[in-house]
Parts: sequence; structure tokens; C-alpha cells
Amino acid sequence: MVGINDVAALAGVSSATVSRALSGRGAVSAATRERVERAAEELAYVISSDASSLASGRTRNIGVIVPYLGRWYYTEVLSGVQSVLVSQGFDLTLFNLGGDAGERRQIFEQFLFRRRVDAAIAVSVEVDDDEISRLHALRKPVVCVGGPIEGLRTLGIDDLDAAHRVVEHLTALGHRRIAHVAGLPGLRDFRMPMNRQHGYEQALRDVGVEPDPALTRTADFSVRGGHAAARSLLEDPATRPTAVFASSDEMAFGVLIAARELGLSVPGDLSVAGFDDHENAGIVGLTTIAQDPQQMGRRAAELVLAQVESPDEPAHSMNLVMPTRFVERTTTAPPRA
Amino acid sequence: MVGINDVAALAGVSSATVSRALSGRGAVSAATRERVERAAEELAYVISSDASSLASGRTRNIGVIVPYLGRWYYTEVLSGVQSVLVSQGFDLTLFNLGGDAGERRQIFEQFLFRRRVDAAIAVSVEVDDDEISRLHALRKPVVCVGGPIEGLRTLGIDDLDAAHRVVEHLTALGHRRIAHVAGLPGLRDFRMPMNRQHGYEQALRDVGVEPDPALTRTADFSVRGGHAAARSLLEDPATRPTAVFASSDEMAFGVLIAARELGLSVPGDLSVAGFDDHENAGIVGLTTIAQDPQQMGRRAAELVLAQVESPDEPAHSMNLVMPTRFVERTTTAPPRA
DNA sequence: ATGAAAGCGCTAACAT
DNA sequence: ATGTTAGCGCTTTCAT
Repeated sequence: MVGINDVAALAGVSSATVSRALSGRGAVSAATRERVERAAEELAYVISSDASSLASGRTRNIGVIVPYLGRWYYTEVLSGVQSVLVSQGFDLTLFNLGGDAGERRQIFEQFLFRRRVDAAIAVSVEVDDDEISRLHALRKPVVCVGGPIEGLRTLGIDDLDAAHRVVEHLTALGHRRIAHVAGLPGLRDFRMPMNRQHGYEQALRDVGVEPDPALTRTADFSVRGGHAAARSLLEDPATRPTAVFASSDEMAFGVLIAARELGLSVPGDLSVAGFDDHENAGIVGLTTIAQDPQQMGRRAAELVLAQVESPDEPAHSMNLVMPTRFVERTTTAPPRA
Repeated sequence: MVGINDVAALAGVSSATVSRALSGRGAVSAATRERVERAAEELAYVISSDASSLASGRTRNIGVIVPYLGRWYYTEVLSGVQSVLVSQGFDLTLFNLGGDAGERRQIFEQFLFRRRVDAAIAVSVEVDDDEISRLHALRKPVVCVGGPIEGLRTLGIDDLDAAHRVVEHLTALGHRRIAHVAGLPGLRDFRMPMNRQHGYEQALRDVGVEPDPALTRTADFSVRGGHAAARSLLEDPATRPTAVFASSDEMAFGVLIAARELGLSVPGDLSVAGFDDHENAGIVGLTTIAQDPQQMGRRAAELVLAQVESPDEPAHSMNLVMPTRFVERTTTAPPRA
């Protein structure tokens, strides 16, 4: 195994100089750097990250915690994070909380603490108090995407406002009986589903409609969940709403499937609006409010790397609000007269 | 930061004994182990994985290479891998090749070689010769899920047979004009799309039908791709097939959407069959052939860990074939008379 | 069964 | 700008 000393010998310098030349920390003359790089190249030298980490205290590795992988949102965030990390030469260690409670405990109690990461990014993770204190105990930069966690840097969208805007679109079209397929709290993050529910309610009150609790159903953000919720919401023609707002596009897809099964035409008999601008929203013409989770992942990675690079700067907590964009397509129209 | 010496002091033993007691390597009396564990617990000691790796040469970290994250298949495999690794105390470093060519090169040339992983799992990665030799140069266990790579352990399904069975179902129903929305080769793995195409062709020849090249369209495994392929396949009533086999359920979803847009009833005017048994296949009643990528991920992790634990045993190459299961639902029926 | 001590391959003072 | 040297926190012979 070729090590730093082999490179040093070939380049005719000390190992310290090789370290400086290759890492970019500390002054090295251009000529020397040149020779060192050539030698490293020739020997196909690759650094031992373990030795480097041990000596320097920096791992060049970021931990990313996700509650689940099988939803569009998470993989998008993850891709964004990954691409920034790769470009900066950082590795990504994935912690997936989707397994059983034991796995989750092990991750919070052991894995995060093996000093293997310089920082962590938590993606819409619903953490309990004990877990929060463990994250703080890391004494490492932590930024949260989506779910605001007390005292940590956060990056997300304004869920209340976004939901409000979508539902406002429906009321502006003339809808008054609008149902909400809401997300289950506690599944991703506790507050997000609530904020979207509040945005929905507020938009109704704006036009003088008192939200009817019977028109809100919760589901697990999946197509299947949205489908089941819509079936129960739509099957009785007497109480049927004229529009449905789903708190995620995937649930909206489920609503569309249910509507078709029940012989309801969209948007003739029923308007449907979603939330996300999922990659498949366009193809079914879904009106929705777009967020860009990949971009959020990139920003989160940048934030966290900035803190890693300059650990001394006081990381005042903050909550970065990313923009959302209303996208009108063909699943929404005025209600039948 | 509490280290091994603190634990040793508290337990009244040497650091060597602590190391042995906690790692399980080497003989320690039950009583001593007990005391050491208690001391470690009390001090909330967590090992420095860097120091441990440096000294032992083992990292307890597995690299997982995926070409892309945004498809059901990959996240399922990843979940399976992850759950086994967590239970064995291993970390998972994620390498996502989905970025640009530069990122990909960096991953193969640098990241994999930082000696940060004990082994790697490649998930349906289409690798070129240079990349294969780099994987071999790792001199670490590598197992591939899905895409067979020369000289490496592989685990996957029999794509030809699976496709054959689905199409056989269609011919048994009486279909003769059967189209294939095939996967684009080179996107995931080169051979898989071809094998499915061959299975499709073979099932047709079984009933004396020579496959019509005009009835095969390729797409990128996405809903959008399947939709576009189906539009061009179905729009002309004169040349329209009576059934479509899609090489992934996600593409089949796109076919279903296109059929509806064109006013074709399924399965009345058109039968549709997919491949995967995606989590949403049931909800739209899609007939398909099920594979279990999560299970494949678990098996791959087990295989690779077994090799990591006993590196001396000759890792004869092998190709583990996992079962598939035909699932008949409601999108297939005999063609109209 | 346990301890002493020599590394593992780097980095970072410190010195020049 | 470069070299010398002392660790980083473990694991693993080798003794006992």
C-alpha cells in the first residue's frame, strides 16, 4: 500500500510537505506542489482517510438522517446534498430511521457518535427531546431540512402560506366545499402537516367558510393513503366536496385514481390540487404548489459545510425559508353551476 | 472526550483489555468484561472509529453505489441493505452516480479508494471496463445487485424468464399484437433491458408470432417515459396493439395514463402489464411480475458482510438468482373479439 | 486472562 | 517554504 512517505521519497521532500501540498493547508511553493502532485499521481497514491481524520480531527464526512427513503421528497433532498458533498470531496453516511425502533435507537445512541462525521443534516425528522439533546451533544454543526428543531439551523418552506395559496386558488374559482387530505402528524415532522392544515383552514375562513372537520382526512403521504382517504370522502354523493386539496402530490394521485373509480370527471365533477410538484405532477395535469427539495438539499449541504470550514464563527440559529411556486394545470376548474 | 484509557482506569484494567472486552476479539473473563462494560456505560464511552480503523484495518463501513436514487427499485434495495448493516453495527456510505460525469469519475477514482470502506455493494450499476478494473483493484469484497459484472458476485432475478412469463400470460389470453415499452439500455444496466426484450420476443415466438420491431419503444423507466412511448404506440388506431407489456411498473403507469387520455378502456380496449410490483401497482390493479428488491438488498448485505468477516475464504464468484412472482390483477383481459 | 508497548498513516506545532 | 517530531486513540503482537 503506497503511503505518504513513498510520495515524499519520490518527490524528494518530507511527508509534511506532501501533506501540505495535497491538502492545500499551509504554504508550499508552486514548484514543489507540482512535483508532489506528479509523484502522487505516478504512485496512484490515495490518502488514508482514517489516518488523516485521526490526526486532524476532521473526517470529511457528513451524516444525513432521513426518516424514510421511499418518498420523492427524501430522495430529492438526498440527491441535492450528495452532489454538493461530492464536489467538495466529502463523503455521505446515510442514516435511515425507517427501520424498527431498535435501529433508530442504535443510530442515535451509537452511530452518530462514533466521531465519524463532521456534521449532520436531518431531513424532516421528527425527533423527541432525548434525540434533540443527543444531537446537541454531538457538538457538531447540524442543519435540519423541513422539520424545525429547537435551537438548530433550519431550512424549509412556509407550509402554511403555500397551503393557503393553493386553497385560495380553489376558493377563487368559486369552490366552497373543499376537502383536505392532510398528512399524518408524527410521520415526518409534527408541525408540517399542521401548518398545511392551518393554511387550508385560513383560506376557507378568508371567504367566510368555517372549515368542516368532516372534510379533513389524514393519510400517510402515499398514493395508497390518498386513495383510501378520497374513497371515504367522495363515495357519498350527498356530502361530496367539489374540490380536494391534498397535502402531497402523491396523495393527490391517489385522489385522482379514486375519482376515476367513482366515475367522477376531473375537473368537471371534482377539482384536485396537490402539494410538491412531484416529477409526475405534470403528466397528470395536477395543479399544485411547487417546492424544490433538491435545491434545499444543496443549500443545506452548503450551510453545513460552511460551518465545518469555520467552526469558530458563532452559528446563530436561523430558519431559511425557501420559495414555493404555484403551478396551475388542468385538474382544477370552477365547480359545476 | 472520554477515551479508552478513561474506561480502562475506571474498570481497573489496561486499555488492551477494554479493547478486547468491547470488541469481542480475544479472551476476557466474564467478570472483567462485565466491569468494563459497566465502566464504558457509565462514562458514555463511544469508540473512535477512525482510531479503531487505523489500528485494525477494518472500518465497519460499507460503500453502496447507486446510479440514481429517484426510482422505487433503488430506494428499496438501499433500505434492505441499510437495515442489515445497522443490525451488524456497520455504517453505510452512499455513492450516488446520478450527478455529472465529473462526480462519477471522482467517486471511482477517489472516494472508493480512501480506504474508508471494507466492501462495496453496486446496485444495477452500468460500469465500463476501467471502472470494473478499479472495483477489482479495491481488493475488497464487492457484490452487485441486478447488474452482473464480470468476475464479481452477483445477485438478481432472471429477467428473461420473468418477462417471458408476463408476456406468456398475454398470449394465453389470446393477444397477438403485443407492444413492449422497453427500458433504455445503458441507463441502469446494459443487459437487463435486453434480457426483458428477449423474454418478450421469445414468448411471442412461442405462439408463432414474429416480433414486430415497430411495436418496441424504449423509455427511461419513468412514468413520463412510459407515457411518451405509449402515446406514439397507441395514437394510430390502425396500428394499435391490443396489449402492452412495460418493462417497469412505473412505465406501465405512464401507459395507463396515455390510454385514458386516448379514451381507451383498460382492459377492454387495451391490456397492460408491468414489471416490478411497485408499491402502487395494486392500487391501479396492474398485472405484473413481482420482484423484491428490499430482500435483494438484505441478501447482498449479508453476502458482503460474510466476506468481510472471513476474508481468507476464497470468494468464488457466483450469481444468486432471486425468485419472481406473477401477479394477475385487472389491467389484463382477453382482447375484444 | 491480562498488560506493556509498538505501531496504524497521517497532521500540526515548532523550528529553521 | 520546508523539515523534525510528537502525537491522534485505538489494536495487536508478545510477554507473563
